[in-house]
Order: sequence, then structure tokens, then C-alpha cells
Amino acid sequence: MKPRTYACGLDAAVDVIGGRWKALLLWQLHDGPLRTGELRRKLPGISEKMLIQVLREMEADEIVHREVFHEVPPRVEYSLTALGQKLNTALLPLGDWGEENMRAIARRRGVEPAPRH
Amino acid sequence: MKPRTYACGLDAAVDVIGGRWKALLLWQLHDGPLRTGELRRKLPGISEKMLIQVLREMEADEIVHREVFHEVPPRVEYSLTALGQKLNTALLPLGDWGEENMRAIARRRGVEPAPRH
DNA sequence: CAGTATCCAAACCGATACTG
DNA sequence: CAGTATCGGTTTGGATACTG
Repeated sequence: MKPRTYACGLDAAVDVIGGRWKALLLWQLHDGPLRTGELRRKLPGISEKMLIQVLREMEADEIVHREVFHEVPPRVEYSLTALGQKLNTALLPLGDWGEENMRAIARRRGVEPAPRH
Repeated sequence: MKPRTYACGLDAAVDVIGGRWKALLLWQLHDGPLRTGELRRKLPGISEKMLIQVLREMEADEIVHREVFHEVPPRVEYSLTALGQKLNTALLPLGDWGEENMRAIARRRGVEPAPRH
């Protein structure tokens, strides 16, 4: 339990998209629904546990919708809710800022930027 | 050291503003330079250690400028760099999104929103 | 294929006491 | 006033093995 308060909207928003994976997942879902396995392949390095855990949190935050198809083998699709789409839109300028400055950020932090997108 | 790569600009950006305090600090510096003590008072709950530590990280990321005035008693002012100002601008839509949805976010997470701003 | 259960390591954050 | 040092708790993230 973390008894805190939100000082402003930005504070709350960062609490929602913070962490290692959420922004990435949001980004991947931008173009439409994806199955669990597709998401896992698009996020190289994520563990089984984190993928599910983070998706559940985003579902609880109502930015991601989870749909189960009762087939064999089982199929589950994740997509953005209307709220999630708005969030994604609100993140575009931040993504642009990061894109422009990624090399410098990566250099200062000893991280290799990836050339994708 | 955390040997990872950035999958996209958003990934890098979240790495820069993530965590409990950075977005808040950025926000406070929006209107001009502030002294250490002023910042501490504007961020109720932050510890001495976190305030300095986070400011140093932001300085290393070149989004905050630190200026020392050699007086007695000592005076230090923090302000946004040009890069920090751009980042702040890029965060505006995200802040708006958070503002609009703060109540719902807070409710779902058992957090009290603060009425300021 | 999708998801769960454990166990463990690292990062994050904060309280406190202290220095120039 | 601004900053450092230390310590420890909580949270987060991840490897692995397993279930329906």
C-alpha cells in the first residue's frame, strides 16, 4: 500500500504509464488488437509474468480491453479502450521528444538506442 | 548499470521522466528558477535525499540547470534548460489527460486526488 | 496458447543523523 | 541553507517451472 496523493494531472498520468513496459505496450496496441503471443514477440525481453501482470494493471486502469475467445487452442486479444487511445494520443509529443533526443539520452545513460520505427 | 535498449522514443522519454518525483519537479520549475528550499516546500513529502538525488539525475540528463551562488548562507538555484522546457511542453497533453481522468485513476487505485492547480 | 506460482535480485524510496 | 552518508523497508522486475 502506498498512501499518497496526486499533486496534479501529470502526477497521476505518470503513475499510470510509468514503469518499464506500459508505454511500450500502449504503443504496440496503437494499430489494433493483438494476441498475447504477438505482444510477447513485439516486446523482446519481457517475461511471461510481467506481460500478463502489466496487461492486468492496464485493464484495471481501463486503458486496455481484454477479450477472450473460447476456442481451442485458447485465444485472447488485447486492444485499446477509448481512454487508452486518448492516452496514446496525449503521449505523441512525448514520443517525439524522445525520438529527437534518444541518442543523447542513451549515450548519457550507457544504453543502446534501437533503430526501429 | 541496466543493459537495455530503447525500442522507441517514448521508451527513452519515460526512462527520463519516470519515477515518483521527476515530472513534479519539472512542473514546478515551469515558471522560473527555484531555490532548493523552495522546491522542497513545493513538494511536500519528498525527502532531502530524493530531492537532491533526482535533481542530480535531471541535471545529468541536461533538462535541469544548477547554478551555485557563492554567498553566505549558500544559495543554489535550479532552472529548466532549453531541452527541459521542450520536455515540459511535450508533457502538457499528458498532464491534461491526467487532469481529466485523475478522479477515476485515483479511485481505482485508492489514492486521494489533490485539488490544487 | 494463455496464464499461474514461486522464488529471488535489484531498484526505488524514505528516515535519520551529520557536514561545510 | 545546501548537501552527504548510511541504513533498511517496500516495490518492481525477472527466471523458471508448471497448469488448463
